[in-house]
Amino acid sequence: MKRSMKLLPQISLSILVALSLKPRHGYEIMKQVNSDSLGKINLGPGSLYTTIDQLIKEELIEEVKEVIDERRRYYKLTHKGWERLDNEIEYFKQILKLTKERVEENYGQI
Amino acid sequence: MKRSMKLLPQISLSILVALSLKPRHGYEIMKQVNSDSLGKINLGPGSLYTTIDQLIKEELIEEVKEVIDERRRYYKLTHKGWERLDNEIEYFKQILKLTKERVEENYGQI
DNA sequence: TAGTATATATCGTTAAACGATACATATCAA
DNA sequence: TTGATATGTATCGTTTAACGATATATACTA
Repeated sequence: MKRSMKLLPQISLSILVALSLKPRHGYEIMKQVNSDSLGKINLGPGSLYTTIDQLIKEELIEEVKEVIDERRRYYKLTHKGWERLDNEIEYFKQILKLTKERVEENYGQI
Repeated sequence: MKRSMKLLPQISLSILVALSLKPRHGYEIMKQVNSDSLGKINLGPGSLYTTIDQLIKEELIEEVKEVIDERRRYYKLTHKGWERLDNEIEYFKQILKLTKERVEENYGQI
């Protein structure tokens, strides 16, 4: 995984996070993202299904072959997806490292 | 700061991070973002100046009044900007909390 | 003096994100 | 039993974000 890889869009990342605990179907992803993000992302079907299609195209997630429920389509991370999520998390750590002290120092004193 | 506030776009967030250490002018922000992001964001003038304008409109950053250099325009975080950055960092912490163990568990074993 | 770095700015296009709508089934309470 | 709410997938159209290219000008340096 090259370090210079472009950042995933926020919705894509949030879906990878939601699938990192366990395979989920679309509607479950939607609810999970909304709670995982502390309410900061309001994922509706419009973004959900178009982003799922993109992630499948990029081979970061795949549909679970075994049919668990007729009405539901389950998705899980691919190896490439785990790799990408790991890489993305590096960026999150970097931002926290850069801002942690500064925000504590400055916030509220201006 | 309400917790349900929408996520900042990635470029906007990266500019707030770059300005969290000290006031910077446009070109300096551009270079700083590119290194802060571990090369994941390649911020060019197209995104830079349109996003700076947006952030000023939203009152998250402001131009430094004192002229430091004729050719350069310096920007700094407003109180609202610090507040917003702090709020955004909460989301980053949340994502790390959610994924930390699972990525370590799963990555490489699939 | 030609090339690279600094510095700001805009244009046009692609890509991301969102809201609305649609449709169907299931559950649950009045 | 019917109306409301939740579940589930899907698409359309629009807005916003992001990007690449280009422009212009000065400064530095090989």
